Amino acid sequence: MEIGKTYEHSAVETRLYKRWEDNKYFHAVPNANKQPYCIVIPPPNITGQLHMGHALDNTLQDVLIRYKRMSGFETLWLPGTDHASIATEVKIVEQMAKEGLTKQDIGREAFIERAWEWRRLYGSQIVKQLKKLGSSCDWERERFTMDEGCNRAVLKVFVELYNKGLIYRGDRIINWCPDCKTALSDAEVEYTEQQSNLWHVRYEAPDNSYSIVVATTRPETILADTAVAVHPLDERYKDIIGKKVLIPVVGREIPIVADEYVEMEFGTGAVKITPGHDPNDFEVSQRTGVPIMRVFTDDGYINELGGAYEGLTILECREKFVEDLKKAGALVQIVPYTHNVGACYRCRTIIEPLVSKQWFVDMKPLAKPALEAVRNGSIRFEPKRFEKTYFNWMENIRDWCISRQLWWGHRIPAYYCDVCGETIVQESAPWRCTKCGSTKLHQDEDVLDTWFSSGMWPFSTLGYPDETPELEYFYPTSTLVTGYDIIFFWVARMIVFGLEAMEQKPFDTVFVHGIVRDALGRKMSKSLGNGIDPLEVIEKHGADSLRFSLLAGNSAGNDMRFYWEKVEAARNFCNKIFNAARFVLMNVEESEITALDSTRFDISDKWILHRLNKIISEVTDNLDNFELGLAAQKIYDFIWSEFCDWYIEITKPRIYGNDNSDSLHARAMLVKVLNDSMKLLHPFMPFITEEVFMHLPGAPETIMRSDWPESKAEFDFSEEAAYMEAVMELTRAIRNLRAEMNVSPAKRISVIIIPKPGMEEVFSAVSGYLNKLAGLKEVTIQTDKVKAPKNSVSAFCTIAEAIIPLEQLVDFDKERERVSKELEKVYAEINRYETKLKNPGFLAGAPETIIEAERTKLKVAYELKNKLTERLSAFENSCVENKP
RNA sequence: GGGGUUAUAGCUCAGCUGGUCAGAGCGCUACGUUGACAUCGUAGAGGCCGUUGGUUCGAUCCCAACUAAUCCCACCA
Repeated sequence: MEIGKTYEHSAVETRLYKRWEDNKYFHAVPNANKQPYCIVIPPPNITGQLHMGHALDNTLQDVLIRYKRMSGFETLWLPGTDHASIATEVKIVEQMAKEGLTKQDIGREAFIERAWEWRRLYGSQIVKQLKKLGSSCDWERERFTMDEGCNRAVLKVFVELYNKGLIYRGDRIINWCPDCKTALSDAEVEYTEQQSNLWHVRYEAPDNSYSIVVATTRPETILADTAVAVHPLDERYKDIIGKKVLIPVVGREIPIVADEYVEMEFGTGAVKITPGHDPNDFEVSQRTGVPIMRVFTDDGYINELGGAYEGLTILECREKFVEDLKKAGALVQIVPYTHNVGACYRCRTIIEPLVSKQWFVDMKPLAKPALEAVRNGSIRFEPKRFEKTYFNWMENIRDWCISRQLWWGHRIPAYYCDVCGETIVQESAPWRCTKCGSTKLHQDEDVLDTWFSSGMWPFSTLGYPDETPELEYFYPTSTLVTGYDIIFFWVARMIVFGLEAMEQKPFDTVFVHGIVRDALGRKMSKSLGNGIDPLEVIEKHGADSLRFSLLAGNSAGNDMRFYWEKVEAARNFCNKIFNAARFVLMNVEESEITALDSTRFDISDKWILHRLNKIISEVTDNLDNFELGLAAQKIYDFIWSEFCDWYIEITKPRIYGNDNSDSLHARAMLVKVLNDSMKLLHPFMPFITEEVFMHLPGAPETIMRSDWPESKAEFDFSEEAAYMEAVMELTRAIRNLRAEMNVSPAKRISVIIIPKPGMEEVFSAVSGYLNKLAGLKEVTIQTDKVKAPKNSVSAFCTIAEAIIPLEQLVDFDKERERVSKELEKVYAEINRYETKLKNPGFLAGAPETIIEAERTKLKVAYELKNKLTERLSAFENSCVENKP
């Protein structure tokens, strides 16, 4: 790793990942001596290419996994992929279309064979890409939602729910995608606003004695009207409830019914009822018993019940029918109107609400325990606010349509007798009809919603329905990491199924993250072409950099923007680490390094150990609280600012100095701090930390199975650390002075330091490296109370004053200005502290520690004020003296 | 209609349980090849922490209202 001045990520990442895999470091087995920690991956679709969403999601998981693994848990990250029924089928159909083929051309069996072939070809692609990211999944346990085990789980749960009466088949209104030609669940419909019209249409009484005007956004559905509804309390229509009207143009007679669903204030207060093509109207029909009529075919045409309009598309029908309404004089007015239109979440085709025979899950009884589990804290969401989203959805849940008119998926285990029509639901195909004994049976053609199987992922992957040791040990899993956009699709269903099938929650915590947007804040999408390929980022700057850029400076649950600059900053950090490591390693011989000798700790050692201690405990806390962004930021700051900018610089004179044993000690210190830093950073940047770690003396074979650092009481040096901070403050003040006075950085200057009583030792200990840090030629420590020479300037910190003889400097006026400015600031501070301390409320209400802290601050400020005043007056005098 | 989120330096964003929290990165200014690093170093400029009230001895951080962005759910035909 000593080659070159910059870190070369690609070779390192490839080499290390292979080594990790070869050594099975990611593999987990039930271990009674350890506590389990388990995450099941949100299985990416086999159609998928790794995108930024995956990169974020999996980075978060890997951070948690690596942290827990180092913290002594038996840690399993269980990977796998999703068959993605509809998404995959759409892709394959597209692919076939290019060859001029349709599903029907090749038939069900060949199609499914083709889908498996697709899975063989592309399913592994996403896995390879996850590896590039550094994901430490247990690849030996990789699963697929349609593998044999998952299929058994699906069948078992389906049959159980059916037997409990929680799954049923029936004619209900569902969302129909005319393009995919399948039913969809409510969650799979996305609504967008659309400009349209509200057509007001008059329905006449058979004898023309009365009429009623209704408004509709879908005049073509008038063909399927089976009633007109008004509010039962509506005075305007009271007398005609129960009477008939004629559908204009069509001439069919329909009743006027009363239902509270109708809003009296909206439109004319009368609604046409089309139960076959509108969810609300369907419900009205359930309550009032008006018949259901359907005039659209599955692929979006008007069917034989549409009379003259049969064969037209829905849109054509609308145009023609509106024309005909006009001609018939039934069209009262057309009002422009915007409303929401639902579209298929896969193909964007406008969905049609249709009445159709489908399979449903009765969700209400299942939602109850699922709600309770979150309410009583058994499962918690992080951040907590997403619990509201979950409650809101679960509380208003409707039955879940789970059958899909597709071929790729888990086929519904329902068999129908061709002779007596009996329905048999069981896991394996029956030999004969349980009712009439006939052997003429056929299986339901439909497959299940893809989310039905992914809902079982936390236990189907661990062995369910078998009682495996893995299931016993790792279930319930620990954390579930996912984007807020699939809480409904996936998280809610997993909770439901887990509680139902396992009688135990599927996980403790749902860790929710936002989505990665482009630099302008837009969603990354194919159609916009604004997507950034994570693999390209990895190629350019390395997986560590990508990961870090996705973590640092972000808070849980919030969206984030992708910036190349952020990745570059992370890459620079890698380079910084690489170079710091290079420095340490070029000064360290394996044989020389011994255990740390605490009797040799000097003030800087104590400071860095104290800081390291603090960072360890803070980062550990942050990780336990899912504050990954904060944790990353803290390690970054520690390594870059405290370790590199200060501590390494401080050790240089010691390493190259004459005191051999101190030199050795300093080197051991560098190794210690670097070692712990790498461990802390490892979950975030697995590759570079491993690379550095492996080269450090005495390192075990891999960082990922080493122990997570612990903060130790013996390294708690708060007093010394504070002194060191003061020394650093003084250093900065001197540097500042030099810059303000335009002293060339090359010019070394002499300084007299006057420590406060009792602080002498601190400075004698520190003088060895103060020279280097502040660019000094000579440091004289004056223990006596001396008066500063007239021709000099001063820098201050809380425990000392540094005097720089003025001859060495150039600008007199500048210094006077500087000191006055400083003085002003101090006066302002004093003022603030005093008013606070004079406030009786503050003295009475604030805790003693806070008050004491304020008093100290006031005292320090006063001291500084005195010194500054003194300097200023001395300076004024000298200026007077210098004047001709 | 219901609910959520966001509003902090020029830009993008951190800021955990109210009392140095006013921060980071990038950008900007000045200087710099000091025996790891110019993918760098040193120093610096930049913010009534959206508005208005309230709670408190004290609020960027809690509460309310408002304004502006944005998202989710519902779907009055």
